[in-house]
Amino acid sequence: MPGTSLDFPARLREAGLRPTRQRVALARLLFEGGHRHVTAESLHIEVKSAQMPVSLATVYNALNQFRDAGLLREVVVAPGRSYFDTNTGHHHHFFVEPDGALHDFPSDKVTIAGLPAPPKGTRLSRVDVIVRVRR
Amino acid sequence: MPGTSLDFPARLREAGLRPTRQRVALARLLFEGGHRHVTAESLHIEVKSAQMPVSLATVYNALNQFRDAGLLREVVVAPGRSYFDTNTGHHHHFFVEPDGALHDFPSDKVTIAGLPAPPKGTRLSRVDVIVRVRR
DNA sequence: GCAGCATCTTAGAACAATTCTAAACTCCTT
DNA sequence: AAGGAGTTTAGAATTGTTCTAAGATGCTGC
Ligand SMILES: [Mn+2]
Ligand SMILES: [Mn+2]
Ligand SMILES: [Zn+2]
Ligand SMILES: [Zn+2]
Repeated sequence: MPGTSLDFPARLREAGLRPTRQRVALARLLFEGGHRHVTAESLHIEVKSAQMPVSLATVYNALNQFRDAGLLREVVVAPGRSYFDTNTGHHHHFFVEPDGALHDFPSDKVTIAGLPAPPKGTRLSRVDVIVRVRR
Repeated sequence: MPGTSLDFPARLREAGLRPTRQRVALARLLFEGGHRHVTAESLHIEVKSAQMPVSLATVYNALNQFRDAGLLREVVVAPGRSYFDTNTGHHHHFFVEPDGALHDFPSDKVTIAGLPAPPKGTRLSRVDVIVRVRR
């Protein structure tokens, strides 16, 4: 299982990022449990309430760098709020409208047939399915 | 064809909105041609360069009211930017990544099979499919 | 081990998108 | 026409995010 080790300094180095104290702390919070969906704000609160305080700017920097390195993926579901997803595999999302909660579901049971060809001069990059639900 | 009349004051009244000069001007720009995807900013520029200047706050108010009244739908594709869509029927979107262009495609040829049941205590609200493409 | 240097973190300012405030105005009813 | 609720507006405020530039820190080569 590549990319699943708990040696966070090593994983960061492999991603081309220096394993600083702050990045290691954030990586631990993000990757040592199951998959998660976080916002910069929620992760900042979380890391503050742990031993290691990290500035909000660093949380934003790290999330953007982790995403650029392929360790995270960004999910856009609501205006004015970015979610970062530790599950980088193929999957889709339930979005619970009032509270803003995101739930994964695997894409391998979902069949999307009949998609039209991409517009002239463009290549397919990703298909996002967001199932919006309400209470 | 209901909702397709060019009598904008009447359509606004039917939606429970007073047909003010500003709202009528915006409705004209939005609904008298084919379907459109606008941002508040783009619509504001457009209405300014026409005869009738409308403040940006009013553009935001009108877009939100039109959406709440079901005349528009809001599409979230990119962080920090809301698109408003005059096509309120069932359809999905191509999103061209670098330039931010949105293209409709009808949902009636697309089959989505195998969607899991909504999480406990929630009802399905809408399924959004965003096909991200790049040049 | 330590110097040297690039990289990184940080507080705070800046920015971009959107909403709020409250005073002036306008549509509608009478 | 007058009255009043609803609307518009400029500008301030708020929110989410990025930038700046000064100090701190991790790495490499000695
Ligand atoms: Mn970003
Ligand atoms: Mn809104
Ligand atoms: Zn996910
Ligand atoms: Zn559309």
